[in-house]
Amino acid sequence: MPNYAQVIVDVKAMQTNRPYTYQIPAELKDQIQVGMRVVVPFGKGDRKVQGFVVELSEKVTFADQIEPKQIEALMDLTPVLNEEALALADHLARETFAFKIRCLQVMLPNVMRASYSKGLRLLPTASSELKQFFGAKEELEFSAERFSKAEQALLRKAQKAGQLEVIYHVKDRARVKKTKFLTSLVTRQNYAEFKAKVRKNATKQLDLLAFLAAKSGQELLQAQVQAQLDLTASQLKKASESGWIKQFERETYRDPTQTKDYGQSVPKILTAEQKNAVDQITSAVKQAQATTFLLQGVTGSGKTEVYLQTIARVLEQKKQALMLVPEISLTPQMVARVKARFGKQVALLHSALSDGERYDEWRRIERGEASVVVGARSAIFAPLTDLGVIIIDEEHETSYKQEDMPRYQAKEVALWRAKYHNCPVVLGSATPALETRARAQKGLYTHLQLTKRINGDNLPEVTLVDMRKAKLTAPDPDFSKEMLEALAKCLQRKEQAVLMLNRRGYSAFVMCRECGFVLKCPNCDVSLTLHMDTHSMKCHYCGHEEAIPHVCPQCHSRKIYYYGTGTQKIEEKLNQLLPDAQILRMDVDTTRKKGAHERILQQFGAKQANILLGTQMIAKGLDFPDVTLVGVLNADTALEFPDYRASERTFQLLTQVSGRAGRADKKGHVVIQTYNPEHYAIQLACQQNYERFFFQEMQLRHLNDYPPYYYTIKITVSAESENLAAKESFLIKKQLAQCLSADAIILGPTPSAIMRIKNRFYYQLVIKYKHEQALESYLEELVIQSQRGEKKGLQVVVDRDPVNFLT
DNA sequence: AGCACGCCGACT
DNA sequence: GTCGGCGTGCTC
Repeated sequence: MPNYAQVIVDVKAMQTNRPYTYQIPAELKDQIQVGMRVVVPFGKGDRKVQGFVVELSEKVTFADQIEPKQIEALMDLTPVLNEEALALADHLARETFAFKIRCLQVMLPNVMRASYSKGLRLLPTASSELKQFFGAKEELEFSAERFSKAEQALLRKAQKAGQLEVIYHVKDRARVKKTKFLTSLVTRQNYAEFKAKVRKNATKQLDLLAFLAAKSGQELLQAQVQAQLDLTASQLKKASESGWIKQFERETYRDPTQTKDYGQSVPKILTAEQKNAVDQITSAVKQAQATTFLLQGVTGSGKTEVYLQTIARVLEQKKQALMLVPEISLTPQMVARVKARFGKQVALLHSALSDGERYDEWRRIERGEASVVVGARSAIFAPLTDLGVIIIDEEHETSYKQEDMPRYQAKEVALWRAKYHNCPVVLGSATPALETRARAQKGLYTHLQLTKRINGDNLPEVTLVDMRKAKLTAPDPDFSKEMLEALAKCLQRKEQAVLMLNRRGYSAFVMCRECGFVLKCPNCDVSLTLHMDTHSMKCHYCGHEEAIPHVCPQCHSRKIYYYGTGTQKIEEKLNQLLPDAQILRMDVDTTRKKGAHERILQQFGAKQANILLGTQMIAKGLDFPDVTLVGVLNADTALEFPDYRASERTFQLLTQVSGRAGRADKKGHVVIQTYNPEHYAIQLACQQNYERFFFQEMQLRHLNDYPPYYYTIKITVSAESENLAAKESFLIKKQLAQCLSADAIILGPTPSAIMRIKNRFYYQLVIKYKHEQALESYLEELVIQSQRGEKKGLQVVVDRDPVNFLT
C-alpha cells in the first residue's frame, strides 16, 4: 500500500522542477495511481492547486522532520498519463529547459488543465458592514480586477479578523458530452391501456403513443423524437412519468466529421520508386526497427500515396499510425483523402477544433477507438499505445517547432517516441531541412527518393526577371513586362494563375517625402502598415490602430505618401492593368475568420477566379490542375532576414511555389521577379536543383560554424526598460563565458531584430557549440532562477535549436 | 499567490 | 526603544 505520493505541482509564480511529497489519505490508497491528476494544498495559505502523481512510495523519501500534507482529492478514476507520457515529459523538460509541469500539461487536451478560482465565504462572526458588502450571497468570487484597492484591503482585514474564509476551487474543465436517449416501453399489450388514460382531444400525446407503439423496445435519440413529433422536453418527461418511455443519457463524442460521408478511395498503383519506399518502411514496421527514413520527393511525385499505403500496411500489422502535417495543409481536401481511405479509424487533431471536440478526439484515441491520427504539431503527443509508424509531412516546415514553453521540436519528439515504440519515422519533403538531409548523408537516416513526377516529366519553365533592369521599362514598379505578358497569355488561354507576394517585412507603409518620417507603432519597433479595408494604419504585432495621416506629424508637409506594397494594393493595380482578371486575395486579413482559408481555396478550385493572389501561405500544398502560371513578385525579401536560414527558406519557398505550376498535362510557367538574380538560392530554385543547393549551403554553414556543424541555443532577455534587458543579457553572457569551453562561440548580446514589441525590449544571445559539459545544468538553473526576475518584468527565454531569430 | 523573516526608517 | 515599511525567499 502506498502511503506517500510524489506530485509535480502547478504553481504559477515560482516553479521548481522537483516533485513534492504528499500523504495519501486512507480512503484514496486503493485508487491512487501514477499518472493521475490530483488536487493538493500548497504553500502557507494551503491554496489548492492541480498536480500530477509521478511516483508512489511506502515511506517518506525526503529528509525533513515535518509531516507532509495530505492529498485533497483525485481528479481522475484512471491515469490520464501513462508511463510513456511521464518518461517523455521528463525528457522534454531536460531537452527544452521547460518546467516539468508544462511538459506534463502539453500532453493533455486543454480542458484537462484545471481552472482556478478563489472564493470568499462569510463566517458567522462577520460584521454587518461586511454582510452588506456581500449582499444576499454567502460566497463571493474573488478577482483582483473586480475590487478596488480599498475594497481589497477591507477584505484582507476581515480575513485576518476571522470574519471570512478563503476557499480555493480547482475546476476540471473536462466535460464528457452526454446525449439524451429514450427507450419506448409501449407494447402492443399495454398500448390500449395507456391510450385509455389520455384525453381524446390530446392529439400530440396520442400521436406520441402511436409512434412509441410502433417502435416498441427501441432506443431512440431524444432530440430526433422531439423534432419529428414537434414535442418539448417537458412533454417527454411527462411521458416518462406515465411509464411510456425510459429516458437515459449516453456518452457521445463531439466529432463533427464522424457523420460526414467521405466515400471510399482505393489504393493507387505505385511507381517502382514509390513501391520501394513503401516496402522499405513496411519492413522496418514488421521488424520493429526504429529506423528514420527521409522520403525526398519532388512536388507531384506521390509522397501522400506512399504515406497512405504505409499506413494501410501498419494497420494490417494491427498497429497504429501517427501522421503530422503542417497546420496550413490540414485542409478539408487533405482530411477527406485520409478519411476516404481509412474511414472511422481516423482521429483528427487540429486547431480549428473546439476544446470539447479536441478532448473527445483525444479520448477516442486513448481508448484505442482510433488507430490513425492525423494532426498538426501537438498531435505528436497523441496517446497511441501501439505505434507502428510516425509520418511527418513537409518536415522542413518551421511550424513543427513550438514557440512557447515547452519549446519542443515535433520531429525530435517523433524520434523519441519511435525509439520507445520500436517503430520507423518517415520524414517527407521535396526540400528537406538541411539538418535532415545531412543526417541522411551521414547514414543516420535512410534516404528514399522519388525523382519522377507521377504525370510524366514536365517541370515548369522558369523565367527569372531582374527587377533592377526591368524597372526602367516596366509599366509599373511591381510588375515587370514579362510578368504582365505571362499573366495576359494565361488569362487568354482561360487558365489560372497563382501570384505570390512575399510579405514579411514588406507591406505598405507611410513615409514623408519631405523629411523621411516613417509612421511607426508607438509600442513596437515596426512601421505601421496601411489597411485600405478599414482605412487605417495597423501594427501587425500588437494590433495598434490609428488614422491615416494626411500631413506629416513631424514637418507638417503634405507630401506624405504610401510606399511598399501590400496584397490589397497589388490587387487594385492588377485590376487596372488587367481588366479581365478576376482576383481572389488570400492573406492574413482575408483568412482571419475561421474557415475563410478553405473557402477561398474552394472558390479558386471552382474557377470563380482566374488569379489567386496571396502571401507565403499559397505556396503550401494546394493542388489545382488548371494553374499553369506561378508568379513571384518579390523573391528576395526572405533573403534579407537576419537569420542564417534565410537562403534555405528562400530556396524552399521558391521551389515549392514553382512546383504549383502545370501539375497536370499542361505545361507550367513560373515567373520570378528578383533584385538578386545571381544569388545561388534563387538560381538553384529556378533549376529545381536541391542537391546542388544542399552541398553549397552545407559549405557555407561549415564556414560560418552554423548547424548542422554546430548546435545552437538562443537566449532572449526582455524587459520593459531597455537598460534592464541589456544589463541582464550582459550578465548572462559573463556567466556563460565562465562555464563554456574555448570551443564554444557566443554571439551577442545584441538587440533583437525587432527590438521592441508591445513596449518590451528584446535582447538576444546565441550560443554555438559542439560539446559543453556545464552548459545544460547552467541553463536549467538559469531558467529556474530567472523566475524571480519576473516580478520586475524581466523575462528570460532559453530556446534550443531556434528557428526564429526576429525576437 | 501569500505568508514569514529580516533589515531600515519614523514614531509613541 | 518599538512599530511597521516592503525586499527576499520558500512553499511537501
